[in-house]
Amino acid sequence: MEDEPRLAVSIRRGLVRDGSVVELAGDGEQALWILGEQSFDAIILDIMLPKVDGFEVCRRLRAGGDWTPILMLTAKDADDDLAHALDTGADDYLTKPFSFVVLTARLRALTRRGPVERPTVLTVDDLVLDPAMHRCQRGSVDIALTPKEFVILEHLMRHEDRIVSKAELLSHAWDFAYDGDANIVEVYLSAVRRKVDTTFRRHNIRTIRGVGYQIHTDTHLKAHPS
Amino acid sequence: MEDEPRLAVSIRRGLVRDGSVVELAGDGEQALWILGEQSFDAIILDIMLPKVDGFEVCRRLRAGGDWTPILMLTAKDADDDLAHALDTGADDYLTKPFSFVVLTARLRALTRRGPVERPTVLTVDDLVLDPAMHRCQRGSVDIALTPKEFVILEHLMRHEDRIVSKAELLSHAWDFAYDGDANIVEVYLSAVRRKVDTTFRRHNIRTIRGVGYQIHTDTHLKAHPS
DNA sequence: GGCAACCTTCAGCGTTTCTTCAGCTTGAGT
DNA sequence: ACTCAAGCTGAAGAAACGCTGAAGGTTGCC
Repeated sequence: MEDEPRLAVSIRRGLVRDGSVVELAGDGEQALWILGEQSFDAIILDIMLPKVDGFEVCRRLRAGGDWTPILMLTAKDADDDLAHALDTGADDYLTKPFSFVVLTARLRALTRRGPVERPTVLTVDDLVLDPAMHRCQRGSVDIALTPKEFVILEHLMRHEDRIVSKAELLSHAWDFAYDGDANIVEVYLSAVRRKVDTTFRRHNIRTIRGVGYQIHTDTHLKAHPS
Repeated sequence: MEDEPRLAVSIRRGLVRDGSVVELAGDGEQALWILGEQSFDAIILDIMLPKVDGFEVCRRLRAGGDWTPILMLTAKDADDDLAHALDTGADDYLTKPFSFVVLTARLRALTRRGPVERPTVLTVDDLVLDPAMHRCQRGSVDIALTPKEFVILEHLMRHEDRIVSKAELLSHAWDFAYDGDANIVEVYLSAVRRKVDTTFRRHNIRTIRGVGYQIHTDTHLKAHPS
């Protein structure tokens, strides 16, 4: 998917020769349409596309839940573009001019780690938290969390089984040098716990007195399967 | 930890998307402060930081005994910087502009060899104490310990076979210049002993009259296998 | 401006943990 | 075997800790 026909065609020729199947799109709209129809192992996306630019294509794909690895191409050599590319959800970035070998190497790297690492969905028992989608579920039941609650639960779940101190939660979810009481952490934890545990008669969040909190698989489940 | 906010924020976003937890520091001072508060799997450090530059941050961390893997970033492409970075204790070095894939690859490499002493699980016979999880077990039976009890048992187990005096336990588990009676150590030791030994008819904790306490493998087991 | 959602503070409560104390047991030395 | 210091332990009051409902404040949206 490439704005300069000549370059695009060469890339396709090279990839096909290496054994890949390649679809070409002439502009952003066409790209989105094709991507909506089929799925690919990877996407090569030029920033400067007619109609809908590369950033936008990338953004929309990610918003739509498509996590196919994306390699961005640009003519400019600016950190800004790199930043913007990563912001919108690209996985890698290549500055023109580049050698074909580098292109294929990067592609291999992208497809190797593949969409396997993609689903950044945190799971503890049947409790699921998807930071990208800002979504939380217990089983198939949606749980509404406020931003602060979300941050706290996310931090706990990213460190499953580890004990997280109130101070750590405080500095992570609040401004540096927040001078308030640590009680606010308790207040939020209470709310989170009520929403994800108490309501469901579960016990994934544990309090270790004088130490902190810990989220873990509910051992209680086996003992007293209520 | 990065001098250019945009790039830093993007890197964070990318890493978070891949499932990492990231803390950002705006300058060297802030970086050192955060690093003093929490521990991380790896540190990404830009050389050109406000207030305290990357080299200095690196040097101070190492001087302070923090051996977290450090990946240095620089805009310049000078061998001098590389040399300097490695001198001050960095583990790897990346020149801007770099691809995100390379960044994550290097990070993975760094964290894989991770010099962090992870498995700190203390064991004496079938008595297991995991400070990280704040967990204590005899065989497969969980033992609930209060914070003070935990500290005391941990100290004993970290010094298996050594004799630990009451004074040592007192100064280790209590405030400096605690003016109370040493009897309090006896009280706690009694509790610990009851929970980990007496309940299980075992004798790992020994009292050496007039000297202190010692935790060791239960020789009693072979003598009188009750 | 008014409303709703969210954030933050506060105070009261129940529970756990800490500390003290007193009486009892143990063991070394004579 | 006796003595006495050292150590053990149950009980109980005090202190610390964490939980939670309520109230006031802030922010952003209609």
